Amino acid sequence: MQGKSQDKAEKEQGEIAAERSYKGLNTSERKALRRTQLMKAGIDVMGSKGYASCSCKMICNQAGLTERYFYQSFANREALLQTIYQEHSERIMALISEAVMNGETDQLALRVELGLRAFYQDMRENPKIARILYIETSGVSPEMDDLVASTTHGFAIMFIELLQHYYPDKHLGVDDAELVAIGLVGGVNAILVHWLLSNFEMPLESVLQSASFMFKSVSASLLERG
Amino acid sequence: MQGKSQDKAEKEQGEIAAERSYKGLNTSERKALRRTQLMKAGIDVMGSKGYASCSCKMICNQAGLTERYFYQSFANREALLQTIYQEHSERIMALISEAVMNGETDQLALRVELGLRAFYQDMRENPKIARILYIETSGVSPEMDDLVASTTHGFAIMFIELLQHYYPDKHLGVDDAELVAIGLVGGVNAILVHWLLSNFEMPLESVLQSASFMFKSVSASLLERG
DNA sequence: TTATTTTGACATGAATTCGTGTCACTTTAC
DNA sequence: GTAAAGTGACACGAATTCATGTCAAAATAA
Repeated sequence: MQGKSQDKAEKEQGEIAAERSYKGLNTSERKALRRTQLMKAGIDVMGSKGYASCSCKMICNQAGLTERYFYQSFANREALLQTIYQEHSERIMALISEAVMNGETDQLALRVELGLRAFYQDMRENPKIARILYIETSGVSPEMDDLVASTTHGFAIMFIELLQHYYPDKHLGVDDAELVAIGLVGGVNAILVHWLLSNFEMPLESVLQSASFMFKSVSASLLERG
Repeated sequence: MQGKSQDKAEKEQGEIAAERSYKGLNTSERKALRRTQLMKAGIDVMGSKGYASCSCKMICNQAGLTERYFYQSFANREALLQTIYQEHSERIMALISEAVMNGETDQLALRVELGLRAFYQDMRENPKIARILYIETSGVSPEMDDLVASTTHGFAIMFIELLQHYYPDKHLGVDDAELVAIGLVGGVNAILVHWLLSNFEMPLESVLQSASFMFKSVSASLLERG
């Protein structure tokens, strides 16, 4: 009895965790797997029912796990939303970045179009993620609002840097180009939301044409007088 | 006893409502007054705590009324949000429309700027309304999403009609000008949200310059080849 | 096999929200 | 003054959610 509770205490202090495999996976692998399952289930549920009207329980059921494991991986429902938001925002940014970089063209406009195409294509393939990122995330909490704002800002910066990379000598024809870029990113998102809520009724090419049109016009004006 | 319950039954069937004044107001005036108080309180509470984390009770307390009266005027919390959204969207649209109409200039760009100025000024004066319209309303419910989408669409149409009014002969240089306009409106909103979340740190003129820059660039391109 | 860890199903309790209902009090009409 | 209508404070139950806890069964190491 003495020895038993001593063992327990040691384990709780946890210098050396009792790495024991279960169904072929060790502790950290299992934990990571469950986390992945929860993320996937979170996207499924939040992306269809909506964040506001889903509970941890629903997500756990979808994941085939219990609430105990939910709170082992995430502090609460909002933490899961944040994680999903961050992970996929970064993924999308990388996606766009890659598409822009790999474009074999000198024209800025064509590169922008490649980036936008990559974006809209991915969003059509992953409508639940699109909904979470661009509809469900607004008005959740001040922290979430800040995260969304800084992410939007990140995309805006990306565009500005692209401009400056291609036209390093031009100085942009407006006081606050960053604010204009934030507007552009907001415009791209608004078009996406419209497309999404109409169940992707219009062809990708129409959406793409409109969004790149906006970008091209503004870019041209930005560089005009530089 | 018999007579009493018969009277009651008559009143419940309610052919002739017992219009009795109270504190100098008749039934419908009182009801309207309470509705107004609830709207005001709704804007106060939803615009500061946020829609997601406020209850009917909070709104009633703020209004100095009881829940009984809340449900007399609104089916539920969301109905109040919808009413506020609709009323102020219409007010803002009228505001912009008037500013554009009253502009004493031939230049489209200047008229657009007048409209945007009226918009951003009003939003700075009413930050709680701004927050409700452009942050809190997203992801509440499918109905609300549709309302937001159709309102955004309405603003886009307004812009297109303005263009066509000033340049009736030009045909716009893009297949789906409406979609571009939706993007522009989204851009204006995104700039507002950025401004709002930074507590209106930047001067109005900066915000205005960026937003009108976007409009001017795109309008010019739209009309270019027409 | 046996002891222990890990798991899943379920219980729990505090908290909150919704929408309705009760009841004493105030204001009005007569 | 009196009876009726209107009001506000509060209670109420049903429902839900969150986050944690319990416990027997399954899987594993020895």
